[in-house]
Amino acid sequence: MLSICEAVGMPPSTGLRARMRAELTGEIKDEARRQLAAEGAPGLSLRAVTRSLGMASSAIYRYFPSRDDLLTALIVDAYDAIGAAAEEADASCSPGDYGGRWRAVGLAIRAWAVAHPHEYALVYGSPVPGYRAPEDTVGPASRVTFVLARMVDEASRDGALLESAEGLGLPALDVAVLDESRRLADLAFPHASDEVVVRAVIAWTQLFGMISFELFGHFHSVIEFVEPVFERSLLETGRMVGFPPPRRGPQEGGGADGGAGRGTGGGPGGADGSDGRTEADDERFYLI
Amino acid sequence: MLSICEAVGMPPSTGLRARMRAELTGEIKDEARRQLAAEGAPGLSLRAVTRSLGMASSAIYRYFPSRDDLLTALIVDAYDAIGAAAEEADASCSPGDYGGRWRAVGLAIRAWAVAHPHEYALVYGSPVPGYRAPEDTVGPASRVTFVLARMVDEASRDGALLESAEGLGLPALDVAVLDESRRLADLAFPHASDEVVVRAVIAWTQLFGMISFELFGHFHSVIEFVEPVFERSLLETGRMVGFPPPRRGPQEGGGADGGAGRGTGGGPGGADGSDGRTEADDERFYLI
DNA sequence: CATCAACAAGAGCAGTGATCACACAAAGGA
DNA sequence: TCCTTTGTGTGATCACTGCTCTTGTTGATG
Repeated sequence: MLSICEAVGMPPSTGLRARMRAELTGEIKDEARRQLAAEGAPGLSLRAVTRSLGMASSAIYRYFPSRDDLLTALIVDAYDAIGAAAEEADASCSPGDYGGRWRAVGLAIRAWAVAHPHEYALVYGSPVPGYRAPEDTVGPASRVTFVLARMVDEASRDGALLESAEGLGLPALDVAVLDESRRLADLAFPHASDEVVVRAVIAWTQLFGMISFELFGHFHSVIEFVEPVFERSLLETGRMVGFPPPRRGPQEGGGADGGAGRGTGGGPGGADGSDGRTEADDERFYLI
Repeated sequence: MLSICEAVGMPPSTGLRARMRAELTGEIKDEARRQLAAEGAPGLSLRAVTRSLGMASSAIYRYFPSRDDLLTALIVDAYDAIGAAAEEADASCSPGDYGGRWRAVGLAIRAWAVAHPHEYALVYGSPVPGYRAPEDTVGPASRVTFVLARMVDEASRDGALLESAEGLGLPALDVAVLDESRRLADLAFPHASDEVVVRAVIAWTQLFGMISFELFGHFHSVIEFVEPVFERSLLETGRMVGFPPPRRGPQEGGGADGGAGRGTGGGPGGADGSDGRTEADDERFYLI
């Protein structure tokens, strides 16, 4: 019964038919992404997508067996885009400038999130119940994480981390925490100490926690212009991890949008330092 | 046309009819909460709720004008429950033990979130597009936030904050950051310094960022037992804010579930220190 | 008692995800 | 070249959703 190119395994890829298929698949994803940006994930309708593409409603199931599969594809793309933005920002820095790299990558991730709020929400917001994340997502998902982890590990390896606050009144790590940090060290931090691994996790969760709070509206009537506060928090968490402060240089924005595929989200208010979000964005993707 | 008790303003409240109304409203919310816990927010169906309650599908609109209104009610309840859990945990501590209070409140918030993952996601996950948060939510929403802010401010007022890491290589606050921290200080931190306000925001976002990462599956294959790491992060962020370390005492759990209404989410694995989440929970509310 | 508002019920509308049988065209071996 | 296989587009159809409208009933209040 099921075949569809050996169950979505794609045929030899060459051939007129395969080209059409790849193209249409891309068009479907593009249109879906457009609707995602306009209405959010719950408002993404397969029928609306096919309607926009001028095809029968049942035709889309030849390309995506279910709505969840379409969402999965969008999730994978979003993860990849965030990862690419982070990697590009990291690469644009002097490798030894760990503080600058942390700052640049953090700013790039936030810039991408602000430019693509619904895709960010799709990935870092509440998971869709009943939808079990397939293995396809874990690879792209770890891309950003790995950029951050590598940064910490390289700094550890080079002895560039300031062991500033260590032993400043805090007790030694609990044995249960040690278990986790050891396992994590084997996974991505071969050179970092246990304390540094734990602090990296803290900085990591703070980074995304702050972005989520901003995009999900929890700063409503708390913080008006998030960017400067966000940048300050990068400084503070960077120091907590032990990074030396960013070197002064021609940074300013640290890779900005990252340029991962789609643009910065529209001209108005783009890089004037205000916030990146337009009024219209606020109108639709708002605050809880 | 529209009346429904002066547009859901409720009548004199007494009277047999009003009692029935209040009771049915509660039953609807309970059943909705049950479905929310089982299927998540997108799976919450008004028709299914009425079906479970043995009433006509159209009857529910007498109580909640739309699906969004039902969700709003659940959101308000969730905010209140989190706020109550945090307040209770805070109250159970010695007022001068700021480190202990920070720890207890953080643990209580996480315990509530782990026990009610879907309600947490409803409130701290991606907002529902097209749904504009009504003013009803901002009051309950600020309840938890205020518990945390008050803690920081009282510690500042009492001079209990260790100015440990201040000036440790970080430049002075940017003027844009100062604007925000000043506005925030007027709002909730009358006694705290600008640096402390900013660090409180960082600790706040880290707290919820870590909980969200845990519940939304971003620790999958990264951290197995989150609780000890979470507790360590409370220690670390507490020190960043300047809290003195928690006093040793009969704490252990720091208010635990908070007891805000519904129970801890089921017996198995409740308080054995493992994690609080059952296998069944993981099966349905999972990882992205 | 009479009146009016709140209520419950059912039919119905437009929309959704998903499945099916059917017709057609490309691909590839005989 | 024919002919089979396979992927593709179509329309009908199902079960379901949120929501509205109309109809009839019942409680509260003058």
